[in-house]
Amino acid sequence: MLSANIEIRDYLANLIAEYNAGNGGHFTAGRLPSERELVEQFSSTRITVRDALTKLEAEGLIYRSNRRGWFVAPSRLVYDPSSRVNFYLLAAQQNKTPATQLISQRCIKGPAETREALGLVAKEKVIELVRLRSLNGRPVLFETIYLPEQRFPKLNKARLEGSLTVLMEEEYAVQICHEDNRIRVSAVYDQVAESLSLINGAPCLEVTRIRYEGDRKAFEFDKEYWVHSAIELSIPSK
Amino acid sequence: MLSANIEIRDYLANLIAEYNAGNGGHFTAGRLPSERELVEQFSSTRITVRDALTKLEAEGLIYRSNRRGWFVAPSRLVYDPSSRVNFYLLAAQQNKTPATQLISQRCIKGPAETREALGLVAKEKVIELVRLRSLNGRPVLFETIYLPEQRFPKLNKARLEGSLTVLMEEEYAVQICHEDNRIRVSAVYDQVAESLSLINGAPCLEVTRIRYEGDRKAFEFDKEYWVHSAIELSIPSK
DNA sequence: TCTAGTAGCTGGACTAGACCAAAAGGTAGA
DNA sequence: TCTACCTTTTGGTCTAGTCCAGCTACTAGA
Repeated sequence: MLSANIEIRDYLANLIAEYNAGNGGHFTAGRLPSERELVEQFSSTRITVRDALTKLEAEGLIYRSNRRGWFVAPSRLVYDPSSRVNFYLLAAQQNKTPATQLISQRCIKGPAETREALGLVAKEKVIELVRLRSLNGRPVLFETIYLPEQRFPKLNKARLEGSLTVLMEEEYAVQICHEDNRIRVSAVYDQVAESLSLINGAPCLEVTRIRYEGDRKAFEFDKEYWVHSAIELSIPSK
Repeated sequence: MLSANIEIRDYLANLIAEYNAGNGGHFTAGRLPSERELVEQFSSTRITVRDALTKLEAEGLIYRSNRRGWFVAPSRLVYDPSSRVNFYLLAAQQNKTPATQLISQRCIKGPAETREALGLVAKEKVIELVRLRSLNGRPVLFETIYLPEQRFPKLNKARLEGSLTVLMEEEYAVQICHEDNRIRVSAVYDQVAESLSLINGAPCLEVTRIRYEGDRKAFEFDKEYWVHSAIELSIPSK
């Protein structure tokens, strides 16, 4: 005996599989029926329908766009954190159209975790860049980048929506010697959730990165929050 | 104006932070108050209380044990997939007590994805091993391992609950030459969910691995489902 | 033709309950 | 002391609604 929410999930999962395989245009522009339509169709309640949708979201089969509806998730971006390919190139290689929006830029003291990672002392400040990155118009990554102000004076504002790696190489002669990535499942809230069109407390993939140059001097600290259905990590050995 | 579920989340998150810091024994044996107690305390409803708990679960601050209650999550196991440290050694290094339980063992044709990854043809079969791994008595990993039968005849049943890497080295002279890991957020269902004491559709970290030996011959295909709050991946560059 | 205002639709959050199955704990009998 | 049974508690699932805020599409006026 299947529970009602699983029955609805299975029904939708089937439609989605057919839709993705090109068999059957069950959805217009990838949009699922509204929650209330599904309630009617299955003689159920919104709680149960939303249970089913939340499960499909957790699986990465669908995603939500705030108060606009639920949509079939496109194929994932495959990303190897240990490679140094930048976002634009990566997206282009996988036939996706990338975009970056600079949300804010400040020069602050910065949180303790950041200061420690960057080895800052006394009154040294950090530049905080907050950016939102999209694939085919869908926001998928909310990132906060911290850079020691001393190492990157007079940052070129015109280039903050492009590849920072390239900027740092060209204008500051940065040579990465090492990089440490930490990856965990976490949840998004407030500005992050809103920017990614997710609800408060929705699961996400959180990447924390520290980059080192020269003789192991940290020059960059990043926090990335990925819409989990948008990404798959590829990690080869060695 | 905070919504009710966020208020409850914040309250519990504070208690958990203090508990983890050793300040205040708010919980006995790490167990949170029951949902109905929280309903009473906040003059709310179970739906709202469960919203708050589900958010904390998504963040990895708490975990559930089927119909027994909600518990404060212990520190995560830090795991580098590109290193070849086995589960027992890894756990021991981080002061955790590992355990492995063999759930089932079969010789089957195997699913298409598996056969393709292992490059099987015609009637070649695979050995399927299903195991549940725990840390300090808490199940954290459900794994299914597929091995080509031809490459591993007469598997030593006595050793299937230990490190397979070691077994394969010692008894079959396996020399890993390459390994490919794919990591995504996904959801667990049925046997996987039950074994990990999660509910159907709960988010998890899914790792798909292919191991190669000699001249790029695949000899192992794994599917791992991790309780997400139990793990953090560490991925160094190069 | 363009634009500003609006009505309707969508998902987000919540109330106030109900019933069930599994787990835990207590109790009586062997 | 041990075991089998039973009661209580727990989370899991669901009903049948309500109210709200943001988005969309339509419409009336400039």
